Amino acid sequence: MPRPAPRTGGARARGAGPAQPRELRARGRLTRRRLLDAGARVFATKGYHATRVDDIVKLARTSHGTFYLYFSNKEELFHALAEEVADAMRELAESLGPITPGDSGRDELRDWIGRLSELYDNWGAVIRTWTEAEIGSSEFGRLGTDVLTQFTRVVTSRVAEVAPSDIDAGIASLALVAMLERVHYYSLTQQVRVEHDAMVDTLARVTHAALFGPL
Amino acid sequence: MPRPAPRTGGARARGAGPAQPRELRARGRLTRRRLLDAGARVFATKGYHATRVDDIVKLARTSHGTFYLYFSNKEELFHALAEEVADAMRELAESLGPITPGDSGRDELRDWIGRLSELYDNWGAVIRTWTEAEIGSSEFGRLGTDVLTQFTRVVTSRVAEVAPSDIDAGIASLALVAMLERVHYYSLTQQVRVEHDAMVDTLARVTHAALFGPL
Amino acid sequence: MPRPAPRTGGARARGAGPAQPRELRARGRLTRRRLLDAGARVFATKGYHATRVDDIVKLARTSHGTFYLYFSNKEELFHALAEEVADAMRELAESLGPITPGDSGRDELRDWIGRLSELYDNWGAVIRTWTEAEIGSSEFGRLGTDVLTQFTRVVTSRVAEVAPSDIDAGIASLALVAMLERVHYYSLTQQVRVEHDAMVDTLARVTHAALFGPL
Amino acid sequence: MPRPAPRTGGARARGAGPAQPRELRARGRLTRRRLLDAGARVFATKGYHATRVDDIVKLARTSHGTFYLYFSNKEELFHALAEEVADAMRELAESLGPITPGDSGRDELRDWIGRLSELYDNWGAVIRTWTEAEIGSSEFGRLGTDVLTQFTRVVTSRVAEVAPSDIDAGIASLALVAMLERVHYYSLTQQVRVEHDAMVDTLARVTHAALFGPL
DNA sequence: TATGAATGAGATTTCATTCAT
DNA sequence: AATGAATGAAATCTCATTCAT
Repeated sequence: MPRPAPRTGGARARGAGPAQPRELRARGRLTRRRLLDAGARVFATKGYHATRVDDIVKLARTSHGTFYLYFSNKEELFHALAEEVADAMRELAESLGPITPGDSGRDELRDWIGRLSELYDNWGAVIRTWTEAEIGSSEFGRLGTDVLTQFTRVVTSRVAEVAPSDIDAGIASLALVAMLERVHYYSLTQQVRVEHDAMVDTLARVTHAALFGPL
Repeated sequence: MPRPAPRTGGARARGAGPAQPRELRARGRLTRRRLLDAGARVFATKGYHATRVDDIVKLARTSHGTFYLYFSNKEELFHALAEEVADAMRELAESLGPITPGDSGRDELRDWIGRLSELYDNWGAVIRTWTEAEIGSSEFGRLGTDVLTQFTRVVTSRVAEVAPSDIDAGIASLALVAMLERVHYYSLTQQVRVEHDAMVDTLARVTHAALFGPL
Repeated sequence: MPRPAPRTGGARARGAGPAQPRELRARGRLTRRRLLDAGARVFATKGYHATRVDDIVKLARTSHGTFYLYFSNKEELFHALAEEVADAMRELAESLGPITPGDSGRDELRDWIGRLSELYDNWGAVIRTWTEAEIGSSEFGRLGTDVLTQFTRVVTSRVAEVAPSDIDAGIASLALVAMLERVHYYSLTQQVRVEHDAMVDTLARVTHAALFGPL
Repeated sequence: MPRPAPRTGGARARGAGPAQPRELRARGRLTRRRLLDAGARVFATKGYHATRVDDIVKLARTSHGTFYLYFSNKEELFHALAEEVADAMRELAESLGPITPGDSGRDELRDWIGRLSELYDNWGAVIRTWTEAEIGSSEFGRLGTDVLTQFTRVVTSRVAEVAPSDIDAGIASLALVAMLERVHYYSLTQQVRVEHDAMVDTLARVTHAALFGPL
């Protein structure tokens, strides 16, 4: 049956030959894209660890040899996917405006959370894998932490403007971000079944209430 | 001294043999416990996938053969650990009393969150693995979901008693549980560094505020 | 799945400690017998190679330790069973009287083949295993060959008395013995379904006809 | 040069992967053939159970990995060999013409038995293994029984044309086939030493005599 | 005399990665 | 730019046999 076999810390892949960002012609770019998309789908279905390079190349209708022309290993392909998501997340973070009391403030918050939801809808496969992955190189931890930090930093600055003084804005923001992230994750993995709009709405209400009290 | 041993094809059922909860004598129970503890430690250090049965038996100062006398594979050992945690979590969930407004209500909430924190301190290794694991059999998903559901149900009943009527108590409770879980996870994996008491205090304040508004 | 692992010729079991024909008390004899019977049944069911010592001791309701008190390994237990059968076979061989033409001769032949059939009925399990076994030590081959040789020798002497001179009595006898053995084996393993009495009768007729022509 | 490789749990179906009759290029076909031939030789030398995949790949001068590219396990390789033999046997069976009394009939019978002998000479290794094998999946039993049945059916139809009416042609044919098979097996495994031509001749005489009486 | 527990060699199998074409 | 074939390290798991009680 299974037969794990990591590469624990120590001996890392040789960063061997291929996959240096060569200049790609149109055909090459297409193949690379096919591999990325196939990867995303397989990761989503079977999870990172259970995914075999073979699964990816089969879905992408190409060969092992070709895979290693574009990525030096499975981890690198995943990394490429993760970077795409990280960019989208950073962008979303930046788009959070000031949070204000009252209905309109809550509505703006709901909009933002709605956009966060969309992002999960689009990239859920990768996010899920990322969150679960337990991937060898600690670079992933770093990437994840980076995004989390950046995300929290923006939220903190907004929260600090309005939060009651007895609350630690940094921790509180972290808590709110954690909440948003985790609920979406639960929803994504169908560990709970919640109606989408009600979820977004409730998240906005709870978050808003935590800062200004129930309306 | 022991000695190799012939072997002989024949169709054997998979996973046959070990792991049927045989009756164990004192010595056997001890060995089993040693394996469980060793497993918990290795999982915590290297993560589930990177953990080799070899690592576990070495730490438990026993042999491969012995391992398979007690568990039919790594997954089953992990499952045994997870059940122990699940029990502790269910117990904790049940211990949540009514949530009341005002300082005393918030203090009680803080106590409960404090106990949740302790549970994470004690079982963090397993919880972390559990959350990250991406383990084959879907039983894990189910176990996790069960605990989550039970946890949320208790919280929901408490929240429903006091939450403003415009909030969906079920989703809101899920959100709060998600927040508590994830912040502890971040803290556990050191993706963020927060002072422990401040964390518990802030979580209590945010949660309380979400229900009754800032004091 | 399977995981054969012979002990090809070379490294033979150490003929280790136990199993020297110690003097046995009543209780010991009983245990030994239980193991032999259990062995016969398991061999019959799963075949020699697929049989685990564990299967035998479980059926005999005793323990591994006990097994090795009486037999130094699985092969030795089988050998003990095989000897019992070999004795019965030798005895049967001796009981073959002169073969005569005519109805009465054929009837006597049928009686003898009937006794051979009975022997297969009683010991089929062991015989089957023996025939199939492919067991490590060549002693088995020898035992089998011995019995075969002895069997054929008796038959040859009877055949030589009556066979037409243009036939090699030795080979012809071997052929007849082979026929008797193999048909019973097919019947035992249910590779063919034949009515028992018809089988014995036909075998007698064919054998008799081969010597004297059809009546 | 190749290089180890991570591994990663995940629930994989058993026996998945190889052995689906992929389309093979010339090189692949050659390798597969090399494995089959090596298998036949090792089986013949050590017997099925004592044969290690390692023995086969060494003889075929290839690697474990390659083996599993072509066969999902030892049993499947053997099965492929057995099918080849089964085909040859079926063909031989079909080639049996009517059996006639008199010298010429006996000569034709001898020719046919001679061809059977040749078949044993060429495929003895596999046949021997097959007969002895005691292999897990009952498919082998079935394959063996199929061939036996087909073989016997053809012989039966020939025997029925000429056999005395008091003999059950079906059983008699089975007996004759059993005789032919077993004598060759004894000879093959050198449990008896008989001169080849004398053996074929005697078998033809005995068989012919059983039907028409000694000449 | 009996037994539960322990051992560990060694067999099978997987799959990331490389190579020759 | 693409690919089928090959590699082999490393992991899992089995089970005959021994040991301590």
